[in-house]
Parts: sequence; C-alpha cells; structure tokens
Amino acid sequence: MQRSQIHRVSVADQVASVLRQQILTGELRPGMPLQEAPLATSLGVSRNTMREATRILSLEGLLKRRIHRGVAVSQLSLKDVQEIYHLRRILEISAVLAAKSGDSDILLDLRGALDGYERTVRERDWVRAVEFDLQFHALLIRFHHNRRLESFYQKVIGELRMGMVLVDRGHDDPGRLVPVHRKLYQLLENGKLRQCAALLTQHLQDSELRLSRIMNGQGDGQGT
Amino acid sequence: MQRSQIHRVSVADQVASVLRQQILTGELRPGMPLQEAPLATSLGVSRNTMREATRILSLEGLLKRRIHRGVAVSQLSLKDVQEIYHLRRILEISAVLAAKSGDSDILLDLRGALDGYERTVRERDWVRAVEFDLQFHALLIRFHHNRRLESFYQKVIGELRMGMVLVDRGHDDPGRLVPVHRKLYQLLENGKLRQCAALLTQHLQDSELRLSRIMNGQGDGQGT
DNA sequence: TGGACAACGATTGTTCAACACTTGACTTCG
DNA sequence: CGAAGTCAAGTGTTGAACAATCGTTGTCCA
Repeated sequence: MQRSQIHRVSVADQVASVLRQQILTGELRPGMPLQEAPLATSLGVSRNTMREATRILSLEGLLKRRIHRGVAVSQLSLKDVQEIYHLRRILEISAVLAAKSGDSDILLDLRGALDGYERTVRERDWVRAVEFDLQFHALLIRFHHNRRLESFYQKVIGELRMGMVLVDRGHDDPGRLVPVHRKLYQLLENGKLRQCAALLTQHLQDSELRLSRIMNGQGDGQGT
Repeated sequence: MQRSQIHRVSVADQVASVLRQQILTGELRPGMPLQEAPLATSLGVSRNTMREATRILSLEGLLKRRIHRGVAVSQLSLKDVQEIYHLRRILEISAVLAAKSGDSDILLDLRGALDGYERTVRERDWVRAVEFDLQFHALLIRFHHNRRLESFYQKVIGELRMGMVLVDRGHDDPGRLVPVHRKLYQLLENGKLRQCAALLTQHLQDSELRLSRIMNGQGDGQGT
C-alpha cells in the first residue's frame, strides 16, 4: 500500500487538500466564509493546524484572508476572468509554438486526455469531462518543459475552475468542444503549429466570451 | 504615521518579510537550515507564528521544507537557473512586444529605474544597482497588464536573486549592463518593439550564460 | 425620530506548554 | 566490522488561554 506516501504529508497539508477539493468541486461556494473553530473540529484537527491549512490555500489564491475577519472562498470577478484568459492565451499559444518533434510523450498524454474527454462526454459524465478538458490544456503547457510554469498554470486553472463551478450546472453542453480539441490534437500531431495556435486562440476567445456572458447574467462579478 | 498600515498586517506576515529580506540579501545563505525554536525566540514571537512564517516562505519557494527535518534556505541548481531564464525570455519578450502607445506611465517608471540604475552604478552602490536592474525588468512585465503574471514574475525573480547572492560579491561589474538597458529603453520609447525584443533576448542569454559559468565555478549546483 | 456612541459577544490573532513521532547519531553487542 | 538497539534533539500537533478587533445591540441625547 502507499500508506508510506500518504503518511508522509503533514496533517495540515491533508486538510488543505480536502478543502481544496471541496472548493474546486463547488461544495464550498465562492464568497462563503469559513470559521476556524467549527471547521477544525469538524475535520478533527486543532485550530492551529487548520490555520496552517487556510494559510496554504490563501497563498494559492483559493481563499481570501482579511485580517481579523477570517477567510472566505475567493470569488472571481469579470476582471479576473479576463486576466486568466489573457494568461492562458500567452502561455498555451507559446507552448504550442514551442512543440518539438521529440515531444511524442506529451502527444501521447494529450491523446489520452482527448480519449478520456470523448468517452466521458459520451457517458454524459460532465464533471469528469471538464476535468479532461482542463487536463488537455494543462498538458499543452508541458511543451515549455518548465516545471515552474506548469505549477503556475495549474494554480491559475484552479482559480478558473472555481469560477466555473457556478456555471457548469447544466448551463451548456461541454461536449460541444470535443471536435475543437480533436482538431487541435491533429494539427499538433502533424506539426502544423501555427494553424494549431490560431485555432487555439479562437477557442480560448470563445470560452472567455461564453464564461463572461454567463457571469454577467447570474450574480455580479465582484470579487477579489 | 503609517502605523495603521504597518499594524494591519499579521505578525506572521511581518516575520516572513524579515526572513525574506534576510534571504534575498544573502544574510541567510542558501542551504542554511533554520530551527524553529531559536529563530522564534530571537525574533520575539511564538513557535506557531514562526511556523506560519516559514509556511509562507516555503510556498514562495524561498525555503525548502522536508517533513520532520525542518526548513532550509532553498538552493538553486543549474537546472533552476535555466528554467528561470527560460521563463524570463518568454515573459519579458512577449511583454515588450505587447507594449502599447498608451503605456507612457510604464515608460516613465522605466525611465526612473534606469536613472536610479545609472546613478547607483556611478556611486559604486552595487547592491542597490542590482535592485534597480531587476526593477527595470520587472517593469517590463507590466506591459502585459496582468497582476497575476506580475506577482508570478516577482516570485521567480526572487528565486533568481537568491541565487545571485552567491555571485555578486564583486564577481563582476554590474555597471557593464547600463548601456544595454539604456538602449532597451530608447528602443521602447521609439516603438521599435521587435528590435527591443531582439536585444532583450541577447541580453538575457548573456546573463544566463554568465551566471551559469559562475555557478559552475564555485560550488556545484545541486539544489531544489 | 434619528443618529452618534459606548458596552458586549463572537471570532480571529497570538502565545504557551505539553506530548507524540521521526530522525540521525551514538552505543552496544554479536 | 557491521547490525540492532538506545537516546537526545527537533519537528508535528494539540488544547487551552489571553489579547485584539469587528459587528451588533442598546442607550442616550439632540
């Protein structure tokens, strides 16, 4: 068993992981305030440990800490969405353009994510489908071969996913984007990087527009 | 007085700032292990608060935490330097290319950093000169108009500066780079973005090569 | 009636002391 | 000489306490 690995991380890290999961899945809604004492006891840890956990998550951007006013789940504003998509365009497009013929391993993983995407869409498993969608894009970043950039991208995507939680409650069909991703993959496979980058640009533009529209519709985007 | 501002940040944050400064100035050398209890008492805070501070810095990448073995000041490897300069090339070059005519305020700040750079070099104040040098590059990132990207860049530069601490002990002349920066500024001012990007590319390449050579010379680069 | 202001409860920020557990070094014994 | 056992030092975690602050409630006065 992997207990040695599990037990190797501190309790504070485990607590942070639990909360991170709950935030990213929308179980803890954006804007929701978290009280230290109740949360700590409910998870069976001390208040100090819980404070370390919230410290981690606030540095990751998932929680917002206001001194003497506690922490609350971060809330994405429209400006945040613009900023994040701007980042995605910079990072993903340059990643695609940096793809080399020696990156066949990444291509293989992309293929895997694409297959998973198509399969979960067929099975109407929207939650996991979104997961595969985001994984596909995260894999693109690997063309940069830069660990710091990958973890930064993951952090940014985490924030975005938190914002998308409000959205994907059957708001629109995630499967709609399968053909785009397949085309992106094929262009990459054939080394048509500039075409791929162009398609990716448009895809990201569309996604941003869609998300912005939805956020404009339900609940004003005032946060962060 | 700004006491209201100073007092508005938690003690843990203040402790983190103090340690961050000491790390960035080389007062705490890379690889140096830090013990919680002595450090806490020496700064007049409790162990818990010190733990929160080290948690902050370890998430920033300045400290390395190994479970049950405490924290130590991070150490840059040659691979880290490559990764960081790769990042700088991606981020700074695209920033320069994204400069608009409406960014005259940034241009003004760049001018200020450049002036400070030249002045401190004339005064042989190497420490502050390096500071202005890095500030100049950080200002370039502002052309992206993206706060997340700016803070990420700051974090990366922080890591780099930690590695440069070992170097700048009179190892070579920081003033050597003044003309390059001046040229970069002039090209930006005149809207010759592609030329500026080209010069910047070469400048970063040179810097990386120089730092790599020095790190190869003194002390093997095994870290992170 | 309405608004300034003081008292209060609740919650966070910080400290302190204790204990469990891990690690690395030292000792002991085969 | 090497392996197992022992031990001190240090980290991880807990629980309780106190100080500082915020939001609210209630009071008083114009």
